[in-house]
Amino acid sequence: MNSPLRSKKIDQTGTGYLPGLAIDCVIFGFHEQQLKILLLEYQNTNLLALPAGFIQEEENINDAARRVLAERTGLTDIYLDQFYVFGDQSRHDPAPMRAIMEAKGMAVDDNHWLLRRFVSVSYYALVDFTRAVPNPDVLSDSCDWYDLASLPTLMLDHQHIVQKALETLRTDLDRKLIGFNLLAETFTMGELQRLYETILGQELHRSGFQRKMLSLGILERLEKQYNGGAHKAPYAYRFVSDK
Amino acid sequence: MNSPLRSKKIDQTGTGYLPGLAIDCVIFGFHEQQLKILLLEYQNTNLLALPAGFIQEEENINDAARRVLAERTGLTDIYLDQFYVFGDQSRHDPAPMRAIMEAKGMAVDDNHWLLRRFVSVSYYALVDFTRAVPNPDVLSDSCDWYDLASLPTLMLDHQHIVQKALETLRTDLDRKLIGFNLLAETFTMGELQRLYETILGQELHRSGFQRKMLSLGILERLEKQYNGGAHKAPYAYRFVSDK
DNA sequence: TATTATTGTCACACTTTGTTACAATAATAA
DNA sequence: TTATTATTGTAACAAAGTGTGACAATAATA
Repeated sequence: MNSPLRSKKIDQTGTGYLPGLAIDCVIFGFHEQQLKILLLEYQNTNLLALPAGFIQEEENINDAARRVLAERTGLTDIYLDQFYVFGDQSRHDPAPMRAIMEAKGMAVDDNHWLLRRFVSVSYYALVDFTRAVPNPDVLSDSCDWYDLASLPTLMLDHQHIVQKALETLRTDLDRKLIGFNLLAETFTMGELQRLYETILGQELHRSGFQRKMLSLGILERLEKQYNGGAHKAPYAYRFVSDK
Repeated sequence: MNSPLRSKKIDQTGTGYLPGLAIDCVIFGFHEQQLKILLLEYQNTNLLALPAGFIQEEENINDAARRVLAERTGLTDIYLDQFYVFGDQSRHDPAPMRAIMEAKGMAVDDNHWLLRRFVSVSYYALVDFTRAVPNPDVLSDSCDWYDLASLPTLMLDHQHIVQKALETLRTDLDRKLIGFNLLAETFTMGELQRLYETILGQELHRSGFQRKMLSLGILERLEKQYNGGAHKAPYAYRFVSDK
């Protein structure tokens, strides 16, 4: 693990990382009809934040984002979308990070690199909730899923970042569905519809939804799947692999 | 003018700017049925590049983008869209910038900040060709419009940046048309259609186009406009101001 | 005065979408 | 065993949206 928030020592200079640039990740999961996102909680501070990381001097920024995702969830080969750069100077507030470091027992210099202004390149990912293993970083004592519908207060402008990620997700849903990873390998049309309804926040007509999904040409129908429900067994589907 | 490429002295440290971060602008203009973009040409180097700039320590990055646009075109209040961050480490190649600086007669230190790796936050804008006044920066001796259809070779990965900007423009055209600034204050339906056809690179049916545009509810019909053509005078339109 | 180019609008077919309906079937209840 | 219930696959129809061509109107030019 090479993230500065994961390595044993957090140095005073940020050596080895691009200065002033951070990556924030909005990691969506889907479970029991609810959208979840992954948040870190910092010890003794009541502060919740998005998983974040920095970019190594010889690292591509998209690779850095994948590394952060892998470190927090153990997941690789996940669709990740760079959706916005948050670069207002008003984002800069050293107080929360100072509180986190002090709660961790670190001696904090006013000039510590973690207290300076950062521009955040933000990404969102949609992961299979059942396969992700939340994994806190070295500054936080928990990493867990939170319901998007009842989101607690977040650090800095992270609420705003989540909001923008959700808007992007809704807009891009059709176009990017095939790359997403919110469902298991195979799924039923009903499961797909409930995913859509949850993400879009509205109910959809069953008949029209099925027709639309099939017309996208990205679904492959498999044999029927007996799922123990008191009804006709639905077909199973998976996304077609050949682009 | 506060851009480092505009100020008289270009110091050795980049003091006052966020390190390692640059802004590249793809500025589209529309003229005589062709999409144009604004490029800088550097003295004695044959190098063409997108207008670029850096971010002041106390400046919002979106403001920095607007500043770069204003410095190169004189235009303010223009729609500007942040469309991607180019952050691959492979972008880094100090050779062209070194050639530019040497051609300008500058003594170039291997460690000069302009030769280091930059992450580029890229924006695109669509401006009224007739109102923009191209204005070269201090390192280049010309700033002019080039046909997008026959684009010359550009510096570094700027070709790639232009390509991505164009894709974003085509995808977002309907949703962002009202904010764009490619046409004069008032225009005819035919002018709007030719703009669409040029951007999308395909012909559209006149009747359907008019119906679709009117159904968007963003056009306000004004009195007929005698334009000297050998035909019926078309209505003039403008975009409705009240959102 | 006729011709030409473009415009505004309508008409019609065709496609897509919204909605309802109905038969099929797997578990459960009676 | 049989009825009931929940959900599924699909068909049917209406409503809305699109693609395409036709036609009259009109401003400049021949």
